[in-house]
Amino acid sequence: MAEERTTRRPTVYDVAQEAKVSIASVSFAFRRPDKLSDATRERVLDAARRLGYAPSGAARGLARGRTGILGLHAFDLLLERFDPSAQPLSGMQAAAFDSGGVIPWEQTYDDVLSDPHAFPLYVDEVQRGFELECWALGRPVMLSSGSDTDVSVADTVGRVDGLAIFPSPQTAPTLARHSPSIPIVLFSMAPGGDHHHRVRVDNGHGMRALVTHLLDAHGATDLAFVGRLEAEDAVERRNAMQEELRKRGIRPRDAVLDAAVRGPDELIPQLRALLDGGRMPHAFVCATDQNAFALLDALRAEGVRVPEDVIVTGFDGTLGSRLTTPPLTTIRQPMEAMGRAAARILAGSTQSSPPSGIFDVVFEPRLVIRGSCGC
Amino acid sequence: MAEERTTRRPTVYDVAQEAKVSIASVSFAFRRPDKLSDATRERVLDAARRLGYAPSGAARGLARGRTGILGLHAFDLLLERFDPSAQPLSGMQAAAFDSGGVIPWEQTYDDVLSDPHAFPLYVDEVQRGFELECWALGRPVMLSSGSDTDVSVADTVGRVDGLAIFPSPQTAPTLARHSPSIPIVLFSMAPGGDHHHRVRVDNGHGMRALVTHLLDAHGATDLAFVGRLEAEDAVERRNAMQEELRKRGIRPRDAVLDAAVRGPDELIPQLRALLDGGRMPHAFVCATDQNAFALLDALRAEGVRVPEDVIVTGFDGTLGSRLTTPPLTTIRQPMEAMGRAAARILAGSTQSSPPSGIFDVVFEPRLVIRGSCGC
DNA sequence: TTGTAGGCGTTATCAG
DNA sequence: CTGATAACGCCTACAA
Repeated sequence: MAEERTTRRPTVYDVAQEAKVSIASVSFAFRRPDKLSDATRERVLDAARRLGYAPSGAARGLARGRTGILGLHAFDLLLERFDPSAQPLSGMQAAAFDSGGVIPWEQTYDDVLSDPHAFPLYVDEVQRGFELECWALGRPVMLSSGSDTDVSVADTVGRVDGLAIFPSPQTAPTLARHSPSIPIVLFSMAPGGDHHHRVRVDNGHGMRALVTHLLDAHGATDLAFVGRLEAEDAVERRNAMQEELRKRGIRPRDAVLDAAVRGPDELIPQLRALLDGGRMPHAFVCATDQNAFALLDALRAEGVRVPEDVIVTGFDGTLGSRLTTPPLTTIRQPMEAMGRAAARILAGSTQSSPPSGIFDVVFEPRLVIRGSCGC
Repeated sequence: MAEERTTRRPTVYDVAQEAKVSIASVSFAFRRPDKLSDATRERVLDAARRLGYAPSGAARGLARGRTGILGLHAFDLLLERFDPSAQPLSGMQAAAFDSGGVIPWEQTYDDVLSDPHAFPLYVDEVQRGFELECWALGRPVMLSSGSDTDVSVADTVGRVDGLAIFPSPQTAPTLARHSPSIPIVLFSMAPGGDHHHRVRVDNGHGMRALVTHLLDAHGATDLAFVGRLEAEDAVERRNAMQEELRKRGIRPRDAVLDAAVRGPDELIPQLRALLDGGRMPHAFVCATDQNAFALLDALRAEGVRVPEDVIVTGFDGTLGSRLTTPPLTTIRQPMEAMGRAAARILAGSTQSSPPSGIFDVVFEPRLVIRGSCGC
């Protein structure tokens, strides 16, 4: 075993010594190849290869004043969609993990976790767009998560040249402090008084198209909104729905079915109340596809048929919305394009940073008609 | 407009001045809260908040000797699955991107890009497991990509404490140089003479289960393998297939249908040759789900019915394999668990770094029987 | 409990 | 074209 776990990484000094040049030449060999004679450059690169030298990103970042990395931050909030009890590896590590044996299928909990209604979701598709664009731009991406406390956010801010965020409602003020030092993009936030960039969809546009379809094609006038009105998006969508109904001379319901993202449990009692009171609407208009998934489960549990007894619609157009029975009529956001747009904005404002104003990129969503509305 | 794009980020010095303490106290306020009086700590934290201070990850990384980040690297190879001509934003930026208008749906090319056969793929599900585990561990993730040239890899190595990789065949030697300085995990690579960690599945196990099913339940003895034998995985799977057939006294075909990941085009001529020669097998056993997707398309184009005329099977068990018509009989890898395992290994070897030997974690895959085999 | 000073590995600015 | 040398921002003994 000629192995020696050096642990210590080789540095420019090691390479310089090995190649018998100064450390400046080593640096040049990588960053300014043209400012070096072919001979020395080759000698340096060769020495570097021999030693397994990898330039320290930290040191470079320090010296240059920027890391070159673009960040995407998700708040714990968004992670709640995962069942915390499903920790596939917590029990596993004790087992064959160390011993070199084969880990049996049962210990992977794979059956439990593979669920198209849990992945890929809205955020996943946006994230993918962000990654693809960063790859195209040749920039590494840093994914981080944490609470929206100052320290957690600051920690992320300190590592990247620009940051895209799925914001929680309380987030904006915390972020505002960092806005002068690095560019920040907020996904799906209505315009505000801050100086952040924004990438979002025209919720009103999408909702109007949906309501119009429900009214004109299905004669559905009594629409019930399903969602949690904490998120700005949900509020915008609901308001647009009400507004369009009023414009058609219809007085909208005030009540909203409150639904978090977790499952059908919280919806069932609310559903029963409607059923018992003979107050079932013509259609349930959900704030998100996930809300619709939960609602479909709840309706099935209560023996209500979709779309025969009631219409259900979603919002987002995630992959999962194609896989429900019946497939979901929904409003699709161009998620990948949104992620790409965010990456573009950040990469642009960072490069030589022409402040060039604040971006507010608004995409047009699209009504996708499937079976759940009766079409 | 009281705005001032300082551009310069506040540092410990700024905070120290603002709070009227030394820079050490500022550092302590964040890293060693206990070594400071409550009063000063509050004062410092307050000043930091006021200034929008974010500790520089680069500086900290330099001082500490490690960045705290775990990396996941994908080679360009893997990106080829995306159609390079589909650059949704390349044309878009000129348009409403800057002007503040709404970007029309057509310009997002969303219809073209939303394809469950392109996302999420095998790598995407593994990546997700990696991310989830890193989040659970409170560690940021760095995603990078690039060719397998020394410089590209070194660049990534220099930014992380540990690196997980989907390796291309030529990769191992390049990586070997860095193995002494940081822990490296290879996905889906057969054991080799290097010192990398490995996370993989038991390909033989899976393939034996599949061949057994095809023989016993469907009497299919003439199996044709479909895939590209460049990837180690594909070779292992094919060998296992041949071996199992021989064990049953059946002489396997030598010929392999060569298939890259792109589409049905390259398969159609090979298919025609079989059809014309009357050499159609009982079943096509594909090296990956993606190969199977392409093959299904090719068969459809040629008017061959599945499973009536011929059986088709996949390997991986991606989400897309549920969505084909007919749904694909395939062998599922516990992808999320594999990603999590890699993260665990890296986080573990980095912390206080007990070298503790090299991990070779092997998962058991599972035969998933669906319609494409005639069941 | 708080302040001082040296070092982490690069980059960049100068001389030579 | 090459070689010293001073930042870069933070961490951490060590001193006060």
